Amino acid sequence: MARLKSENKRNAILIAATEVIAERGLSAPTSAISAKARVADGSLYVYFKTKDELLNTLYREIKYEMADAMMSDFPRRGEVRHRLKHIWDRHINWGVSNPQQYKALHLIGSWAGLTEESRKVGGAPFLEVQKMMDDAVTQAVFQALPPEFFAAVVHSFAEMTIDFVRRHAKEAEKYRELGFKLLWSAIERKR
Amino acid sequence: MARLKSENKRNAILIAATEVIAERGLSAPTSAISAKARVADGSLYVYFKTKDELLNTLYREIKYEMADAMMSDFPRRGEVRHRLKHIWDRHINWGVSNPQQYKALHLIGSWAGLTEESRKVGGAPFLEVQKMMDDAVTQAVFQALPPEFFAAVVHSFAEMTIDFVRRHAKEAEKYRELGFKLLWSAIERKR
Amino acid sequence: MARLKSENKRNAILIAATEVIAERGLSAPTSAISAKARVADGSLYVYFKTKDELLNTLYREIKYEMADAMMSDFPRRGEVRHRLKHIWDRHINWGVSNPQQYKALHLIGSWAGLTEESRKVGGAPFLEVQKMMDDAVTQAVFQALPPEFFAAVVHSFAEMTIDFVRRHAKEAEKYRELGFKLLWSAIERKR
Amino acid sequence: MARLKSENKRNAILIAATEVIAERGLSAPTSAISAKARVADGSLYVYFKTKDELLNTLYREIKYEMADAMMSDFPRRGEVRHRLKHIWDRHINWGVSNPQQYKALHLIGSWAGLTEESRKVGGAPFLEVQKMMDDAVTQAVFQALPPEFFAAVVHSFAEMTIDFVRRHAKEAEKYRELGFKLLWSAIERKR
DNA sequence: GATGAATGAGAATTCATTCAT
DNA sequence: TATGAATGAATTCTCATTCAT
Repeated sequence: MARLKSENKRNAILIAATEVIAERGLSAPTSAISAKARVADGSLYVYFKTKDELLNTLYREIKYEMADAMMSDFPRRGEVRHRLKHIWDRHINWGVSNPQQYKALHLIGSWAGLTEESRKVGGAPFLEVQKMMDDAVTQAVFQALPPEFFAAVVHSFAEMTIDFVRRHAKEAEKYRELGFKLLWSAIERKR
Repeated sequence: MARLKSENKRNAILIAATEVIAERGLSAPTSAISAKARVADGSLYVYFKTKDELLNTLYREIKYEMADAMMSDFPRRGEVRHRLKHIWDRHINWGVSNPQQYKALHLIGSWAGLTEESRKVGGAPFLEVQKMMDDAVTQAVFQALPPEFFAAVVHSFAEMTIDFVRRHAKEAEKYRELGFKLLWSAIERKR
Repeated sequence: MARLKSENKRNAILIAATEVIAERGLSAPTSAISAKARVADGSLYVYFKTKDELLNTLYREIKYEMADAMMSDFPRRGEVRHRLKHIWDRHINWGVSNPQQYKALHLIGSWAGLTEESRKVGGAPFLEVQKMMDDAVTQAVFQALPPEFFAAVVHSFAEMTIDFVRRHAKEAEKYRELGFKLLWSAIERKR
Repeated sequence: MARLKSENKRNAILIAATEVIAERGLSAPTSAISAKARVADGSLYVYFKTKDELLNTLYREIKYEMADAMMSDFPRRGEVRHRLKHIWDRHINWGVSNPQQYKALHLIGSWAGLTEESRKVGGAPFLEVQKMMDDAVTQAVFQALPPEFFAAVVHSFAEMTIDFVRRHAKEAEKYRELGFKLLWSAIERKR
C-alpha cells in the first residue's frame, strides 16, 4: 500500500489558503498557497482538482467551523433571548478571533466562481438558527415579519458589529453588548 | 494645440469597467473593459496609468454618484426622522436601481488594492450624513451612543435591505419601509 | 494607427514551427517555436489562438505550397502520361527538397488534433490532379478502376519514392524515374 | 490473429498502451495507460523504466505480432506469386483487423524517440520476406531492380491498401485483390 | 490622443517519475 | 512486487503594459 492521502497535508493547504487569500485576495497564485503549506505546487492538485474547487471547499469548511463555534453548547431549551444572545456572542467572538477566516469567507462569498451548491451546503448548518427564529416569530416573541428578513437583519447586524469591534478592539465587549441591545430593540415585539 | 483628453472616452471606460467588473469580477482583463467601451486596449492607459488606478478611480466615482443621489434635495432643515428617511430611501433606491455600480463598489471595497486614500476620498461626501447623525445624537434624538457606531448600524442596515429588496423585487417598497421601521426602533431614544 | 500585423512575423512563426516540429515532433513546446522565430512567446498567440490552430494552419499552408509546386506550369493540354509525369516529378522533387515540410506534414497528418475541415481544405488544391485522373480513367487510358483508388495508389507510390530517394540521394534521379515506370506499369491499361 | 494476452501485468500495460496511443496519440499520459490496464501508476515503471522505453518496446512487440500473423503458414516452397500473395493477404487482413495496433505502429514509427535499435529489431522478423524477394529478383521473376526498392514498393502498396480498405469496409475483398493485381503488374517482369 | 501589435512575466495545470509504505 | 501520494519541471496560454505608427 502506498502512502495514504494525508489529512494533515490537506488541512495544511486549506489553512495556508485561508491566510494567503485573506492577505492577497482571491487572485493570489496557487503557488503562494502551496509554498505557505510547505507542499509542492503539484500536491495542491492531488487534493483539489482546480483552484476553483479549492476555494469552494475552503468556503464550506470555514462555514462549518463557524457553525460549529456558534452552535456548540447551544441552549436549545432556553428562552429565545438567551438563545439569540448565545449565537450573537459566539458569532461576534468567532469573527473577531478568526479574522483571516472571516476575510476569506467574505471574499469567496462575493466571488463569481462560488457555486450555488457550495452556497447551499455552506448555509445548511445554520438552518437551526433559522428555525429558532422561525419559532420565535411564530410565538410572537418578535414582530410578525418574514423570518427570512429577520435572518438577514440579524446577520447583517452581526457582521457590522464584527467589523466595528475589530477596529475598536479595546472596547470589544462594550460594542458586542451594544450591538445586541440595538438588535433586540429592532426586532422585539412592540407593546 | 493638443486636443483635450476626451471626457467621453474616459467615461465610456468607467462605465464599461463597472459593467465588466460587476459581471466578471475584479480579475476581468482590461481588454474586456476596453472592448466594451469600444476603445483600443492602449487607450485605457491614456486615461488611467494602471488597472489599479482605474479601479481606485472607479470606486471614487461610484461613491460620488451614490452620494449625489443620496444627498440631492437633502432637507437640511427638516426633522431628524425626516432627514434620515430621505437618506434611507435614496440609498435603497440607488442600490436597487444601480445593481452593477453597487456590485462593483462591493468588490472594490473588499479588494486589497484599494488605497487608504481612495477609501477616505470616497467616504468624504458622506460626511454630511455623519454630521447629521452626530447632531441628532447631541440633541439626544437617538440613544447616547458613539456616532461612528450609529453610522455603521445605518449603513449595514441599508446594505442588507438593498440585498433583500433585490431578491424580492415585487415587494420592494414594503421591505424598504420595514427596514426603516426596524432601523428606527433600533436607534431611537427609549423613554 | 498602430503597427499592422506583420505578414513577416506570421511567416517567421510558421517557418520556425515547421523546423521545430520536424526536428522535435508535435510535442515541441511553443516556446521553442517562438524562440526560433525570434519572437516573444506571447506573439505566437497574436497570430494563432492556440497551438492546435497553429498546427492546423501550418498543415494547410504546407499543403498549399506543395500544391503550388506540383501544379505550376501544369501542362493542361498535354498527354495523360505527360501530365502525370509532370506531377510525379514535381511531387518527388518537392518532397526531397523540402524535408522539413514533408516531415511536419506527415506528423500533423496523423495527429488527432487535425480537423476534418483542415484535411478538406488542405486537399482542395489537389482536386485538379484528381480530376485529371478521373478523365484519364474515363478515356480508358488507365484500367477501369475507381478513381479514388488510383489517387491513393499514385499518392502512396510517390511518398514511398520520396522516402527512398531521401535515403539514396546520390541516385535520386534514377529512383524517381524507376518509381514512375513501376507506377505506370501498375495503372496503365493492359492490352 | 495473435493477440497480446492480459495474463500478466506487463501485457495488460502493453495492450492498454496500444489502445490509448491509438486513440489519444503519443502524448497521452502514462496515467491513462495504467488506468486502462487497471494497474497503479507506479506499476508501469516496474516493467518499463521510462515512457520512452515503453513505447519502444510496444513498437517491437507489435512488429513481432504482425510478423507472426504474416509469416505463419508461410508457403516456403510455393511459387513466388503464391508466396507474395500469402504475405499480401495476411498483411492487409492484419492491418484491417488490428486498427489500433496499426495506428500505434504508425505513430511510434514516425516518432523522434524511436531508437535505431528498435527500428532494426522490429524489422528483423521481416527479413524472410526480404529474402524471398531477393530470391525472386535473382530468379528474375521480378524486374531486375534493387531488392530494397522492391520491399519499399510492396510495403507502401500494402499500407495504402489497408487504409483504403478501412475506409471501404464493405468492399474489403475487392480492393485487397485489386491492390495485389496492381502491385503484381508493377513489379512483374515485362516480356 | 488613439491605436493595437508586441511583449514577457506569471498563472494554472499536467505529467513523467520517484519513493515511502 | 505493487501501490498511489508526492514532486517540481515543463507547458500552454493570459494579460497588464509598452511603444511604434
